[in-house]
Amino acid sequence: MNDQTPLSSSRRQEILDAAAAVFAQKGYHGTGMRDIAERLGMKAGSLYFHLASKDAALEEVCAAGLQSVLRAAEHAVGVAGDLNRRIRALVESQVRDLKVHGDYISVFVHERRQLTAQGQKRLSEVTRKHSALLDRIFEDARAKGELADGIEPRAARYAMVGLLRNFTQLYVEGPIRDFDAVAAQATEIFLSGASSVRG
Amino acid sequence: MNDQTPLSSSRRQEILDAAAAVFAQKGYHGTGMRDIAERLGMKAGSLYFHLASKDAALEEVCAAGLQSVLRAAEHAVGVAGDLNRRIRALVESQVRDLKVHGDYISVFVHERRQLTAQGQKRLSEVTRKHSALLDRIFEDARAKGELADGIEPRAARYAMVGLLRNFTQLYVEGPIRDFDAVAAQATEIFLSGASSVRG
DNA sequence: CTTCTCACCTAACAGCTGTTAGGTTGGTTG
DNA sequence: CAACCAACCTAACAGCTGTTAGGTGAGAAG
Repeated sequence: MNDQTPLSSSRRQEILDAAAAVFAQKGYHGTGMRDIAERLGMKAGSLYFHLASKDAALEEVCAAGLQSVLRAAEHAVGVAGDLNRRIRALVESQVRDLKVHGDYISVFVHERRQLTAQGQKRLSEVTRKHSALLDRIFEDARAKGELADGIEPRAARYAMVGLLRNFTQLYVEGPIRDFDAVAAQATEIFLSGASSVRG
Repeated sequence: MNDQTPLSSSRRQEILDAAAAVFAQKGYHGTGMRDIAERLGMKAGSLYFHLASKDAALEEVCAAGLQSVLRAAEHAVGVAGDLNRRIRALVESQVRDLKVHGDYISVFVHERRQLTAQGQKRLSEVTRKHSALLDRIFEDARAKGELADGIEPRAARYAMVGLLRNFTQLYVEGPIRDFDAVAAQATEIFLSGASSVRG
């Protein structure tokens, strides 16, 4: 048996990095422990010196990805200014993190359903926190009249989460021409719309 | 050996329906042939009277999902009117299909990466067609001055695809309160923006 | 009644899966 | 020197995987 977080074993971090990379590329069930080990020049059995199980590895990778997403949202609510500024800060922060912890975020987004019920439950507290932060942004905006007519905060949140998920997808599907420009324009579409025709 | 498309064997359709349902719920690699068979009251080996392989089943389910997505886009470009009307038609058509062929579309969206390289190649012609249709919508709009300033058709297409993918995600993650209202508001956000503050 | 075909089943295959118990290093400490 | 420890390896396990060969029964065709 080993601790869930042996507190800054750097080897352990390397292993989680490798797990995140392979999970992101081949999916959780498509990945074998031997795939993860091979990427580290190890044998599969040796992983269990650092990890309790394959499932625990997925949960830890997901938790790290979720933390990254949460930090971006926390940063955004801390930004002073109107809705536009806050949303741009949110996207910018998230996109920056995507380039550093992309595999973790991608695994959290795409593979979290493969967790056991208990694993999902353990993450759900943090996801609720994340939802609450986004809701606060849009409810603040509505209170100040910055939210477009007919848009409920909850619907705006769903659209925003979808936008961020879309960035994650574009990131993992392989490099796209001018990723930053596409991301910026998608953000402007979210804020101001793709149509110049009113109604 | 069996044909790739024995032309309207209804039993075969039932089997593909079952495969799509289980693939959508548990993922391709998370699904066993025995899972699919069990849902039909059959044994795993019997599936091979109708299917060439598990992989072929995935490809066929993906192809059907893609066809549904393509039809929605074809319908949208056939609609007369400005960008707003065409986009609303696209979303409405896609959401309607989602409720009928949701599993197929979900599998196409989420599991197509698990196909072999040849399988993906076989689908790519249709996906290019789909991209071209969406591009045409946004390029038409730009030519008529209906596309917002600073938005390239390609970026608009990525955002649109992301929006549709988001609907798929919301659909499979389990019923959401007021799905139709959320979808409608997300569409209005895409067209007119979530912010009432200009700039 | 015989023959044929469709749709299914049984039983098994080789290979892969996550996981474990116990052994082997190389470096540090007493 | 001896003892110890972290970090790995080897070999194997029980169970599951997709897939196949050959058998079975029902119903249609002649």
